[in-house]
Amino acid sequence: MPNHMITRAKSVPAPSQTRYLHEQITSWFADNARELPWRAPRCSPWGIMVSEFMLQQTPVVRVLPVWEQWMQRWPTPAALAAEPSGEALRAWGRLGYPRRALRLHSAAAAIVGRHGGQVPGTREELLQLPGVGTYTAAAIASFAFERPETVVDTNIRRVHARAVTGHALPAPSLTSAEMKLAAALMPRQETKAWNAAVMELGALVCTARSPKCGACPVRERCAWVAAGQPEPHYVPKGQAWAGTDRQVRGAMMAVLREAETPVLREVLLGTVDLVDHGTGHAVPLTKLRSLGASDEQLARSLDGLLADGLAETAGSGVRLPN
DNA sequence: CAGTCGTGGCA
DNA sequence: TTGCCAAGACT
Repeated sequence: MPNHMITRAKSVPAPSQTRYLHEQITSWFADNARELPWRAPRCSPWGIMVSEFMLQQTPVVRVLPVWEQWMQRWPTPAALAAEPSGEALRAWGRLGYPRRALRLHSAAAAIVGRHGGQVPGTREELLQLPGVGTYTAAAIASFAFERPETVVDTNIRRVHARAVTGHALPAPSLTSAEMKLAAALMPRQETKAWNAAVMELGALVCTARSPKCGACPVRERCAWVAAGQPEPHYVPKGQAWAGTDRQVRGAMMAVLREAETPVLREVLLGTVDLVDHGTGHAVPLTKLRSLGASDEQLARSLDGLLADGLAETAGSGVRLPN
């Protein structure tokens, strides 16, 4: 090949294809975007940051009510930072991965201490905050500050994998090739809308299971459809749950969130039954124990919660951090 | 880098 | 019914 010819990585689409994707997806987004409160023009950077923490591995529909209550109670980082982390854990409710609540609380304190109470606007500053990784930093910088960052989440990766690369699913972990592709696809203008649009397409149409290709704005030039929708290259690893420490920790946290006074260790370890006087339901720890959770696993799980700062000892009992 | 970390709805 | 999976971060 003559070296004066412009060469392009195989996985990067031609300019005409990129233009097509931009036009089709942004147009589709204008007509189909969900009206989410953190997308409202008046939403503060803090509100967007809170939504990003809550949306890490948790579906939108479950985040919505918790986000509303959270923002009403803590409309600024300073408001959250002024309260014990245990209050954040309680307000987090059953969103899952409660360490996110702890990190959000710590991030709020860092924002007060290092940024005068204002959410920082650059990727570099955001990355210094606890709980903020590559995705979240780019997302906040893009959605809250309209900086031209390349946002890459699981939805965007899947859309790119199918529409451009022709694969059913993206690789198990984010690769540099994917980052290069995402950067190459970024438009010069309207980067915030583009990031949100591709993410939305992945969430509503180009879904992991049973994608709605009939409703897809780029189906006419989708590499995966053109290839006959081949099966995934690999088998996604399942997320084990039954019998894991995570299940035990989750049950313990549920008890601690509901408790108004410190909970006896014996209760958390499942050796004595605790009955909720409000509902009459027995807490699940004795049940987990009868289902095979060993004394060792229960003890290890409780120690883990304490070590992670999700709980603390209080006298002869345990409670959320106060 | 592969493992760990919650929770609930849906196919 | 059971397994998959959802706007990841951290070690």
